[in-house]
Amino acid sequence: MKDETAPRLRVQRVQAAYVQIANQLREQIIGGALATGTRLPSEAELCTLFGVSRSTVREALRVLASQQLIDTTRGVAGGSFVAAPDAGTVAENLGGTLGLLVNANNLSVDNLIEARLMIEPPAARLAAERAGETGLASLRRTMEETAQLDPDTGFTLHWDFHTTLVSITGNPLLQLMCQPVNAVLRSRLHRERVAPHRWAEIDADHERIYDAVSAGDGETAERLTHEHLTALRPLYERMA
Amino acid sequence: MKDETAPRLRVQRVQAAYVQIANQLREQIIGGALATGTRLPSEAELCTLFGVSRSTVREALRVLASQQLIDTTRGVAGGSFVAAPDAGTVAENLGGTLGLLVNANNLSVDNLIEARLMIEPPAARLAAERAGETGLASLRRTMEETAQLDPDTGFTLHWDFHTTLVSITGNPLLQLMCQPVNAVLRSRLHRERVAPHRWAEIDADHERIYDAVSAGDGETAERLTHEHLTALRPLYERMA
DNA sequence: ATCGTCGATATGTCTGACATATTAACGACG
DNA sequence: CGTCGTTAATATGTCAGACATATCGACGAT
Repeated sequence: MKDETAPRLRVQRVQAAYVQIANQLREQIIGGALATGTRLPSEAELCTLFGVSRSTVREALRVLASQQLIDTTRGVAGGSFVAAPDAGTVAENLGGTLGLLVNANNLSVDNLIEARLMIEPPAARLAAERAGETGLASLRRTMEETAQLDPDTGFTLHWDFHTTLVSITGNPLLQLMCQPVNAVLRSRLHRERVAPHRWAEIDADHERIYDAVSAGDGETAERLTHEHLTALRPLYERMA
Repeated sequence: MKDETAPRLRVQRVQAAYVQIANQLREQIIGGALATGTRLPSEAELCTLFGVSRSTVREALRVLASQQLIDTTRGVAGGSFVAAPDAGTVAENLGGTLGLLVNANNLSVDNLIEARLMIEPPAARLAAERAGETGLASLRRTMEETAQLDPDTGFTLHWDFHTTLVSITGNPLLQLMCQPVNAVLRSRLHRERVAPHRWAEIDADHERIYDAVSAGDGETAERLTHEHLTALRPLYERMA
């Protein structure tokens, strides 16, 4: 019997006050009206500004804080400050959310792999074209560390190669996209099921990619990365 | 002079109660202990469960709600329900965050354009290979609507073409990546500065891309999309 | 059987108070 | 004169209780 009530028009339902306040403040922040680091008015001031109680203001602030838009500290010099988000924390958050999407079956591991296969190879090409001394050094370091450590500890370090490779592009957005995807995939890979000799192959692949990058050969770096990821694909696919 | 205060050790600072509560509940939700759709205890019950006041519980709930982990409704049948996060809302949030990163100069418009240029063309190829009747229809619709409306209203619709194109790939993750990037770019494009004849060119480009997609010609779709985005590039680059 | 009303229950908001963290200013002491 | 505790001011964090309001099931009148 919702046919009577639901379908007609969308009534202009009044939103909760804290939602409206959060939206207004967010608009100011995102729109650039408030530079990063700027201090918002104190909770008491916001109360009088918006004409609401402190509870309402605080709930609005919690919303913004959990979206990384503000940082709140206590004390006399405290308050809510427009956050200076860095790509790293954003990437972490995004990773958690992606994991949730996968859990809810709104996103499949295949989707992740496909996107990875689409982005990382071109990123490797860019990295090869732009790699400087320091970038190459840190990339080499990830391989050396991986080689030294035992497979168990070195496990998570294998991903550092990919993360570092993408960071060499100098484009934080690419990092922002690759890192969460890799984080989810890493958590979805049961390492016990990976035969030991696989790790040697992976290391060899990394080595060849590194060579291409350090030689500035973008074409080869892209191709090798694509092959590498394709070879890795079967390690994930059996999962739901 | 932070050398004195900062570097020593990370003290085990007691977190605010609402943060702890939010974390515990989040763990339950993400860990799968609470299936999507499940109803959390009422605020009053959570108060007694955690031994805190309602304000504290509510602030924790606001945190979770703004992370799309729960949906809250009023009334006798209301409460907080574990949400089924969808890629769309995640993309919206991400768009806001990206805008902030750009404001903070941790991300440049060039970075956005580069990533877009890297992802959308291959996505167009995928779309061409996978497009079905309904997908093609909705893609055609975005073009028709754009043509009918005056430039002002049609302004935002131009982006719908790209959004729809990516959605045809059937990979929500690609949508999740492209949509926020396009949202930020859209807000950073001053339409007054775009000469009117540009819109005609853009429409023509879209038309050709559509033809390639509907013909299932992924190769051409990818190339045309790349050219299209490259042609668009100058419209953004003059901005800080 | 249908429609309107009422009541139960949940979230939304307000008020006012106290707790606590943080820092700046001050003053005592070496 | 500089250094180190102490204090006071101010901001957020938490609590308690109350009332407002949305929502829906159930009851009752028509």
